[in-house]
Parts: sequence; structure tokens; C-alpha cells
Amino acid sequence: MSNSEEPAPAGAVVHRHIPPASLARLTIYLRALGALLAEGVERVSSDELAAAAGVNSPKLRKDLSYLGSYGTRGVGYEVSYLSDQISAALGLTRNWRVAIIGAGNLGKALAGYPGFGSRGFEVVALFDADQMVVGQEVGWLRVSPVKDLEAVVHRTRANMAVLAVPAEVAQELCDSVIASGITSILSFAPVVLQVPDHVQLRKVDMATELQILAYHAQRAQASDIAAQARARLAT
Amino acid sequence: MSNSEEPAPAGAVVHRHIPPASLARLTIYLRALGALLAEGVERVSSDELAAAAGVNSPKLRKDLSYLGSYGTRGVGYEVSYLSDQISAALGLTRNWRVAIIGAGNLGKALAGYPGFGSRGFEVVALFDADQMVVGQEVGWLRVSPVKDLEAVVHRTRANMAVLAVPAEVAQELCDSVIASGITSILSFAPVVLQVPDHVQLRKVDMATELQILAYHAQRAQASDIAAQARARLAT
DNA sequence: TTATGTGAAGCCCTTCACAGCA
DNA sequence: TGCTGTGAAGGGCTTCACATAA
Repeated sequence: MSNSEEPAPAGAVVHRHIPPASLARLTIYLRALGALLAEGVERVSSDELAAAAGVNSPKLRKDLSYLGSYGTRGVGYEVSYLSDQISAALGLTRNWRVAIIGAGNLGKALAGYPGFGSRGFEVVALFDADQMVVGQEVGWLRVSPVKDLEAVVHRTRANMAVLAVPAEVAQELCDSVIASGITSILSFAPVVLQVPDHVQLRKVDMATELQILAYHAQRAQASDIAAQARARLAT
Repeated sequence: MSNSEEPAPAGAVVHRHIPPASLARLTIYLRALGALLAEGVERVSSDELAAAAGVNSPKLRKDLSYLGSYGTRGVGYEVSYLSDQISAALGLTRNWRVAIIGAGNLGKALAGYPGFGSRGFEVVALFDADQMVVGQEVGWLRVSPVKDLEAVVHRTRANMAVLAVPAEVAQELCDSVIASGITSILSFAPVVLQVPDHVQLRKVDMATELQILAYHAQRAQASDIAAQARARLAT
């Protein structure tokens, strides 16, 4: 929010701006391409890839066009090449080192999540405030005390954090994480967190997701009832 | 996608259409109102509530206006009344009964998540395919075998499902859930799932969230480098 | 006077049709 | 001829200013 749009540096490939909605879909395309690669498929058309990603093909092509022109007209896309290009655009060529804050059920589940390693994300630290939990081994990691957060973050060179802590302490720990120099945070805590402009915060909120489902379910049911009422009136 | 916009039934309060973006924020307002209620606060202005929810006040007022006019001009909103109205609009007056599919680390973490019960969501069943896990007790629940899914869903009257299973079996289990009559599904599996039009599916995807963070972090760093380059040129 | 509720303008994303290229 | 890439049109969300009501 602070400074508006920096000009791109000469030489470095920084795209002007990928719309947030496209960005989210690009990660899905990347996964679909990974699956195709595993199957040994070498080429895909935008129709095929779009179907695999659950979108329509013009949308897919538009999304890809924000990155560049990586297909061949009349032919399609080379799977591995397109995959590499999307990875590069998303910054996945670098190795991301993730610290997980909170070693409760959720934190442990996340630490053991197989999807992390596969895409350049490595869990390098796991923290908890509870002395009973500190020192426990979870997979290859040993739980560190949160009071050592800054030191351990520096030692492990973590550059991303995942907050898996209760709502009451989330802001405090978020502040500690930022103080340690991390500027990319994914929070599972069901609270609104305040962060400085230079910090990227994303939230995953189960309660919100369920409430949105509830809204649609209630709506569908209400229109069912309405349809039945109309059917009765019609007879 | 099937039939376009049903007319609202006479008598029932069904709002025409809440924009998805507003809907997501309404759940945040609801949580903020809950916190205020717990503190004993009786009235809030749109400015105060907007600050607590991390949005600006015109946006908050516009969001609320999709539901109706529940404030008092010159005064503000009565916390409990507004909370009730939003709850009603989202369909949270009903009791939602959640079945969790998959009793691995994530499934267990979700089953024990305290945020569920507080908003009318009750976990009524927990399933797993692994015979070693079936029969285990997790909180108040005993893990049921997925082969009994339909029977247990009927017995427990579950009307929502959470998929916390590996990607490879997600589609298959999603189909089973739908076959059992559930039409609201929240999936944590990192795959694109195909569902019929009448089923509401929402996805939570950690890999996607981290990749989006990676994109922004890479971008911020690239423009830092650019800024440094410009600074050097300027000297 | 104060703070809500809302029409209208502006902006950004999505959609679509077709130009462009192998 | 076939499929990609994209400009332009369309639609929806956000913003803003102000009318409105207490």
C-alpha cells in the first residue's frame, strides 16, 4: 500500500502484475502439469489443460498470457517447458524455508504434510510455547521453544512462517515472527492480524469456509422450498 | 450453473445475491462482533467495526447493505442485533452437522478444532480407510470405517463433509460423500475435484497459499534489487 | 451534528471472438 | 487447418460522495 508500482529492473524478469485470481489459478495449472509430467505426457492443448484444472480454455490462455507466450500456435504447450516457466514466474526456483509456529495437532499435521517438500518448500523449524511439547521430535524436526524464535529463524535461514496457534496469542507471535525478519506469513489462526505494509500475510480460515458453504446450502434449500410452493400453487 | 436465479419465495427471507467477496467478509464481521459481545460492548460504529475487521468503513457499510438496514443513523450498530442478523443471513441459525473424511494428522486436528463448535458446526462423524485407525477414539468420536460412510452419514444426519484425505483417493471419496446425499463439501486435498452442479465444493490449499506468498516475496525482492540498482546509478 | 445507507462512477477482471502464426 | 494469443466488450466489485435519518 505504501509505494505504488516499482518499475521493473533491466534484465530481471519481473512481470508487471499478475491479477490475484490468475495467480491462484496458475498454481493449479502447475499442479496439473506436474501430474501430466509424471504420466509422461509431453504436450497439452489449452483445452486439455483447462479441463484438468477445472476452468475453461480462454481463461487459461489469458492467465498464461500474463507470463508470456510459451505455446506453439496450432500445436499446444510443451508440458515441461510450460511448467518451468510458471515455476519461474511464481518464484519457485528458489528454495523456500518454512518455520511452523505452534506444534499442536495442526502444526504437527502441517510439519508432516507431504505436499510441502514436493514444490521447493522445506520445513526447517517447528516452535511451541508449551514446555511439555518443546524437545519432542516430529518427523526430522525437534520442537524449539518460541522464546528462541529469532535465533532459530536466523540459524535455519527460514524465510516464511506458518502460524498454527490459538487466536489469543496469534498477534503476539505474528509480531515476533516479523521481528525476526520474516515477511511472508500464512496464518491459520481465526483472527484479523495487523501487519506492516511490507509483510505479506495470507489467511486460511476453516470457520469462514464452512460458513460460506452454510450460506449456499441454506440458499439452495430455500429455493427448493420456493419451487415446491410454486408447484403446489400450479396444481 | 444449471438454472439461473430463482425468484424468492414469499415470506422466506432470501436475499437476492450477496457478492462472494462480501460474503467472505461478512464472516469476519461476525467474528469481530462475537469478540465485542464477549467484551460486553453493546454498540459499534462502522468505523470501529471496520478497523476490527481490517477493512475500510464504506466497504463494510456496503457489505451490510446487501443484507438490509440494521444500523441507526448518527449512532451505529447494536452488536448483538447485527450479529444475529448476519448469522441469519448466512444460515447459521440452523445446526450444521459435519462429517470429517480422513483421520490422519489433519483429520484429527480438524476434529479437535475448537472453532467448530462455537458457530453452530458440530463434528458428528470421523472416517478412515485404515483398519489400524478405525475404532480409535478422537475426542468424543470413534473413527468409523469409510465403507460404512453412507450408513453413518444417515444415522448421524451429517449435512456437510470435510475431505482430509490424500490426493489419490480424494475424488473417489468425494463421490461417496455425494452419493450419501451431502451437497456441501470442504476439501483439503490438493487436487481438482469434479462435482455435479448442485454440490457446493470449496477448497483449502496450503501449497497454493505458499506459492502465492512466494510470488509476492520474489517480487518484493526483485524490486528491492531494482531500487538498489537505481540508487547506484544515481550516485 | 453525527454516522448510516446507497446511487453512480471508476476500475479491474473475465469473457469472447477472432487475428495471428505454425 | 488448428490452436494459441490478445484486444475489446462486458460485468461485477470497490470507491466515493452525499442524501438521509436520528
